[in-house]
Amino acid sequence: MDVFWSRGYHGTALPDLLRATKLSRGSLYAAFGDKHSLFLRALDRYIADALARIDFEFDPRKDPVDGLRTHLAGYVERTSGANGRRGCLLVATAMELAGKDAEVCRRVASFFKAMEGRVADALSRAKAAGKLADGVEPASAARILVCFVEGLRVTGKTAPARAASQATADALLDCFIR
Amino acid sequence: MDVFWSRGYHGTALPDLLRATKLSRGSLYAAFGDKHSLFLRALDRYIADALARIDFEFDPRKDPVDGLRTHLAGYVERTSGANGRRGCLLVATAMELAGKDAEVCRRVASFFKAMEGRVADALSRAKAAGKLADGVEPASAARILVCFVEGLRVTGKTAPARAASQATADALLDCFIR
DNA sequence: CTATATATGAACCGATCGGTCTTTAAATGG
DNA sequence: CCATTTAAAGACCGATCGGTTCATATATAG
Repeated sequence: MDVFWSRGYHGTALPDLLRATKLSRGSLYAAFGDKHSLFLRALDRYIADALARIDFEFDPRKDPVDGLRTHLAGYVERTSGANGRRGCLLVATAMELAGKDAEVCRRVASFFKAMEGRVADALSRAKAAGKLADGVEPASAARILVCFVEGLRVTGKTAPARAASQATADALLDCFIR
Repeated sequence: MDVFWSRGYHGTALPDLLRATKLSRGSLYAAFGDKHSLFLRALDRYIADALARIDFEFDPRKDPVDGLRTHLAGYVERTSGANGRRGCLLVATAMELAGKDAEVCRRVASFFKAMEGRVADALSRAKAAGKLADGVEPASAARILVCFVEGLRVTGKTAPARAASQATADALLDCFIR
């Protein structure tokens, strides 16, 4: 997964994968089939990890507003400095392959939908607790937040300062939180 | 430019470029040097086009709020349906190369900076005209808007419906406009 | 200890990569 | 009309691509 993460699909050559998996060429093909299948596996794992993290952040037993703050702080951390430069396998894959590869597109779309749903849930709970500003629609705000954090991943490739990104994220959340 | 746009840097092979430029192999190398140089040229043109469009949208003689609406509507148009699936050369390049290629990173970073500056200017003018909601900082809101539209380019790769993206953009702008 | 199944590394495959170079055709100047 | 320059076409280069095959070790079962 790491090697696709840092080099992209086309940018990753078989030798890179052999080095990363410590497998021989034959064994790798026996275990995973071709490069594309292995890539889909890596992408699936990346998505599962991301959703698990989100589920943890938005655990219904915790304060949804705290969850949103943690969620955004995590993205800020991952999109600033050296972490930002490393980028995001999902966003890179979306840009590189989603337009041409149906299998990839399905996964990317379902991830964004799942993520948006979880953020909307958290916002709904915040709204029920009276913590949202007037007139804020959870579904709409969730779409905004998802676009925003994915945009962070893009601008993060230029390794911006953590503090600036954090302030920006705070300012956006302040639009929604009472 | 178009061929890099739709296939990415690694995904574009010399024959693709020859077909697109209607040049022979020799002539292409005589004219542009190597593939990387040609790519930088294409990226520069893409950036120049984007900045020219932004300058037009945010023309100081026009209403800055109208400019912001037009700006966002343009991004909505370019990130929904088939247009969205096509993607954005700049964002794709940022994800594919900005982390490893200093020349590319410079260009990407300076584009984001320039774009953010122009959006901030428009917001400042809107603020001076009393059209911004209370407490909205132009610089901060500009960063939010840039991240948001770049995030639209990412989610746009799954070809979402125009109406949904437009509603989301409207909702975000409503956070800032009085 | 021997026979068999398993897994490994490396040779090998045709195709294609980015890049060069030579040959041929076209255009230009006298 | 010929000579010279310019540019186009494509053969060609070594390297590397993703993928397969095979010969050889290693381990396991009897």
